Amino acid sequence: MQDVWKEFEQNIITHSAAHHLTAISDLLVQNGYARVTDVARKLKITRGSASITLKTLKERGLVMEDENKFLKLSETGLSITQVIHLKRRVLTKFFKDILNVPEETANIDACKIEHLISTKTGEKLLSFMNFLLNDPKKSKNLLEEFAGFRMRCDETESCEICEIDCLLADKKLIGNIFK
Amino acid sequence: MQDVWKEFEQNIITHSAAHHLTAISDLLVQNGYARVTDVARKLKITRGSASITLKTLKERGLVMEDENKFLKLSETGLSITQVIHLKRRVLTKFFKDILNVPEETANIDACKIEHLISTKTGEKLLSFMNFLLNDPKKSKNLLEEFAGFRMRCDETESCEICEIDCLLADKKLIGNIFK
DNA sequence: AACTTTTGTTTAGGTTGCCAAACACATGGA
DNA sequence: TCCATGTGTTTGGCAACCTAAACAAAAGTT
Repeated sequence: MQDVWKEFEQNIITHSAAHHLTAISDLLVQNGYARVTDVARKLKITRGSASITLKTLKERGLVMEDENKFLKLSETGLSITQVIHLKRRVLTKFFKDILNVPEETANIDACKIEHLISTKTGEKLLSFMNFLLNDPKKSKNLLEEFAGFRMRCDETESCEICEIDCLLADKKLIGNIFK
Repeated sequence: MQDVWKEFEQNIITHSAAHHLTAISDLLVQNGYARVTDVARKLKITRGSASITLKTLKERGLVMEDENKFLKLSETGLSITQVIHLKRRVLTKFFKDILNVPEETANIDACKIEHLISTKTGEKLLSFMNFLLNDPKKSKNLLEEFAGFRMRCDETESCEICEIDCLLADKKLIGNIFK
């Protein structure tokens, strides 16, 4: 447990790199091309900054540039980008449609996490959602039940339900600290 | 969606700071005291590095030091640490007990995410787990059903179940890129 | 052709956070 | 008392990323 924390820095892709890659991908779809300036504009950073970060991504073989300075993703770059995109979709959908988190919060959380979550966990979460949403009737039922449960739960001070029940008592405390 | 990505840097607590705080908390419980050296040893970083990071945490009013250089958490520091700890517990339990992710992976993922996930999402996830694990019989049933579903799902090439079905087809691709 | 704008790069500066190494101090033997 | 060990801080380096600002080159305008 103590040794695990340094894994954070060992990610293949940093948050910044992930967004440079997805920016290129999005721009290619939306505009048909992607240049340094376009990426910078999309990410709202300076051209200088984008230029340098993209240079390292080129050196790492994730981004390629043709003779006219048009950027595209290498095969590896594309794969990584797709995986991150899939993870974001799964996370966002889970937060929004299952947990009923407000859209804006769901988007922010998914964005922060998408490049960090393991593929194993991403896959399991996907399976789980397929399982839950499998049968439209069943899923509608489940979500409604959950909504009812949440309502009752939010009213009570604490909940002696499962072994993590004690956390609920801290709810008020939690809410005041993080935005 | 494009504007959200900079939120990442705007966290109150960085990954590193979170672990310095929890290290102090753990050490206080385990040893009864926490000094710079103890934190450094626990986190496997140099004393110099811990010294500097802890200095900024002191300046931010999250960590306090008595006349004998013994560290403790301020009230705010303690609250933040508790919240992060709660989030980690909820996430780990969800990954491990619901999604059936291997323990090591669950720990790593929770560790990477704990300081990033919003309290809103954390709370909803907690409610959801309370809901699912509410009734022991029901939950046992649900988890077994899910296990069966997963098995059937893993065998097929794709799954035309919900709107995110297309992701499953990419499973092989996903597995090869991220460790 | 001359001027303006756009583009990509580079340089200098700032921040966070790591390491290695040097220091200053204190404490605990021998 | 002298020396070894442990502790906390500081310094110089490095890496990732950001900004601001200066430039050269290309492209568009009049």
